[in-house]
Amino acid sequence: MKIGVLAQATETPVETIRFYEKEALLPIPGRTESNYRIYGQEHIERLMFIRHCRSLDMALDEIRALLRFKEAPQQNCGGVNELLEEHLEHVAQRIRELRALEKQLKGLLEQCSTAAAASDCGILKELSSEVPARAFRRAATKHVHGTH
Amino acid sequence: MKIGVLAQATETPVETIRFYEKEALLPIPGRTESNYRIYGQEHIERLMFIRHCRSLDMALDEIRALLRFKEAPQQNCGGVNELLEEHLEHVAQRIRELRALEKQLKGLLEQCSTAAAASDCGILKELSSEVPARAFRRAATKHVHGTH
DNA sequence: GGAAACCCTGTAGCGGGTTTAGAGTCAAGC
DNA sequence: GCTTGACTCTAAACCCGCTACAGGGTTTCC
Repeated sequence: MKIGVLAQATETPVETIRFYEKEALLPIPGRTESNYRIYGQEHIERLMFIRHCRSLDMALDEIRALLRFKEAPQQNCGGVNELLEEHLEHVAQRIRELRALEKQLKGLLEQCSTAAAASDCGILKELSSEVPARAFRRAATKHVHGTH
Repeated sequence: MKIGVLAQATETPVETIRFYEKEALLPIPGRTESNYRIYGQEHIERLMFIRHCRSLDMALDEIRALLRFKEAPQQNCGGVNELLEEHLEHVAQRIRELRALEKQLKGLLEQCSTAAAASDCGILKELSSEVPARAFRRAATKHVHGTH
């Protein structure tokens, strides 16, 4: 099957498939005489696995690690469990951070109950004041992204 | 004051200050004869404002908008309110997404109650199965980042 | 045989910085 | 006066996980 078919079968953009190949997440496929990539069933399965992991917001490095576990079937799967637990903790951590953020933003919005002149705006005043102590601790939280 | 002093006063890396200048978030400072940047109190305040906004996970574009509001003090501050409410909704949306993720990851982890051989690992099996329908809808969520 | 749809490679861009390389400046101690 | 070390400068590359081009070649359908 050609790349477009694989793309449809896995709901993955063609460019992303080529990107995964470059990242060594997908094995190098065969080629036709005219240099088109040719895939088989095993590529579908592998790509599905990757996309499933990505849908769970795992980093490509984490997926690489899982793929290694998959390819060493004689090994104990405790590492899989561990990796997933770590990832879960990252997600949980980010949720905690965002909830704290949400609270702060709600507090800020209360400063602006009435639409006054900007020179008197409670929000702008509050934002100009000192940065709260808890700020920037996120820098210490590896591997977990922002809101945007 | 020189850039290192400003950096300490605002707990901001020196490189970040230069980056903000390039992004036109900070006004172009004066220079000494030997070409060192020289800052004043107004720079501290401006940078504090920016860092406070960043600690609330606002995008640089959002901060630029807020700075414009600040600089037009005669104007109504309704826009400030609106911007903040939008940002709050982004945060709330991301929390919802991460909570759904958390649930899925917990479900996966239950597949691996016992550390069996990787060839029998329930987690790997589950991840190899079809990608759930809700996956990748995140692509539609603008302006809200991943977990890593 | 011509147009549309597919495929190829390689490169640049996004955000919000961080890191590195290579050079200049300044103050203190000997 | 000279070295050492801390500070500063610029410019460019790197991070992640794609996405979007540009500029070609191939295949398929009518």
